[in-house]
Amino acid sequence: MEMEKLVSLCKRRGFVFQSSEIYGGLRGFWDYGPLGVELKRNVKEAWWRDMVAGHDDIATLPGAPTPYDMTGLDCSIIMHPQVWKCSGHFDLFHDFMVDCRETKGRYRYDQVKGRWVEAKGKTVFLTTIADTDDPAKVLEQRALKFFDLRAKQAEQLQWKGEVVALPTVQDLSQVLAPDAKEVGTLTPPREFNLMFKTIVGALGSDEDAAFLRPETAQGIFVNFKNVCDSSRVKVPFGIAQIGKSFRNEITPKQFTFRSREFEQMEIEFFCNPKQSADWYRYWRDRRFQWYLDLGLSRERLQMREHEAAELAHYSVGTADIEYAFPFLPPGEFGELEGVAHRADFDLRSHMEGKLVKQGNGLSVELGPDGKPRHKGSGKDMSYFDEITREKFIPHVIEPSAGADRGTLAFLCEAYSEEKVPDASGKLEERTVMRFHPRLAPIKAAIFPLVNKEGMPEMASEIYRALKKQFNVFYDDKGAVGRRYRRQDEVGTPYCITVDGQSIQDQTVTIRDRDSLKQERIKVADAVEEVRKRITGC
RNA sequence: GCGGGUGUAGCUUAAUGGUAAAGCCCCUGCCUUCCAAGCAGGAUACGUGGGUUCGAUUCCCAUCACCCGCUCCA
Repeated sequence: MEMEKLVSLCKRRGFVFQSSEIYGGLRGFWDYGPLGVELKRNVKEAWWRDMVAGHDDIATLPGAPTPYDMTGLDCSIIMHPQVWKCSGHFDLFHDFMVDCRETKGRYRYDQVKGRWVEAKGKTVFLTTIADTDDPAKVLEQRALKFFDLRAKQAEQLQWKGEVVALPTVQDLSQVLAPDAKEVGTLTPPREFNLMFKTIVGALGSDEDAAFLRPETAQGIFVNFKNVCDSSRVKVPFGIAQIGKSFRNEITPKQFTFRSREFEQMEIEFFCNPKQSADWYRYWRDRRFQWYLDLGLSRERLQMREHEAAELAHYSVGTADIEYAFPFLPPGEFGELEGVAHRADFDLRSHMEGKLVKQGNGLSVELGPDGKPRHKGSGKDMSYFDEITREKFIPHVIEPSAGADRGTLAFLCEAYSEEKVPDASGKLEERTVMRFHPRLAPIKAAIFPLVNKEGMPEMASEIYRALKKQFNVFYDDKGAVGRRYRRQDEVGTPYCITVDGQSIQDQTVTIRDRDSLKQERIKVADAVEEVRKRITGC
């Protein structure tokens, strides 16, 4: 399938538009049109229904160690700035970068180190980003090459001072960039803010800076105690949240896949550390199956366990659920959802302050003054299990899904073109969106076969009856074949047609989008029939 | 951020330094008894901003957006 065709259909039929299109668009931002909003709502509602509202907290679900509770939350997008300092986002999302005009390389400003050296009457600051114990050695090699000296002429190099970080250098014009051949190719350092900065308050200055959240998860962690204290949930339990998040992606691209404003569906699942590995496996498998159940094909979906080296510093295990999007090269997959075992990192961070890895464990990162670099809330986030009489900081399993990415995957999966015979038996091209009935923006369309002899009256009555429960569409324009095709193109799974016989015996035909088969059903059964077909029971 | 490509109607495409064309879609009417039928009529476009020119959709510059590759991606 060519992505272009899907993008075109999305625009033509009102699934996805470019943001601010009349002003030329805005990179990394997208709007959902009349049908897109229904599709995305259905994705989110399916998730909420399956994970939260419809969760059976009495039974032990297949693969789950024990029964568990699920509850929800809806946090503010802007939170206390300290949240992001303790979570680690503040430090990790703020990078000063320098670009090299010669090599087009881009470097973290603070990771470039170097040393002043003079030879042959020239003084330059040689740099490297090599992460070695002996940067002086690496720099000597560069110096010899730069000044065109042999190894035995090394004494001609007059080093000035020790190896220091690039930010100590005021004037970059005498700096030799890490991979460059000539000096002065580095741009001034530029700040890359991966978090969206904003100002709180009408008179706000920089001191009132706050951030649009880069993930919804932190809102759940900081409310952990509130939920425990107010809802009678017992560990193990999960808190779910759906909401917008914002990241200043350096390169937004690939339709809605990499957007700067996007919506997440996240669960933070809190459990006893002794059972966390089992819960991790449970959530990983459960979330994978969810995508399959809603129609993603097994061939295009994969679970990818992260290698130990790839794991974030706090993570004990992470698996990505990935989809083979058609805009990716063959064999490549894009992340739909990450399921991470985060241990007690998040709750501890908000208790004690920003954590860093130390040996095999985590400890509070200290500033130059020996105090915590980012101080935590000091609130006790530990949990007392009244049955086992254990006190512990719960471990967290985090299934974090992208609502827009999921929606995009369902759009890609649904798109298909096929040949079907027309009235005269000739094969005609048909574009059909094969959405799972739960996700289809329109559940059924109702047509009078022709616009007379009581058919429109009867059809509109059926339409009204269905409309009370489902998003349905009435169409009496043009030939019925055209109306069927129009519905195929937006993925409506069922079309109900009132014909001449309907007036005689109070029956209508119901046509299946995928098989094109028609069945005759009683008008009185229409609502129930549609309900059965959509819910599958 | 760099390099290359592309921007004409809702979509797909044409032509042009001097009135911008077509097909599909859409709307109105007629006709229509099951898979994009027909007839008649209608609406809608040169991404944005400068410059050159008597005149620019066309040439030049900038900008924005999209696509491809590189870079980046907690």
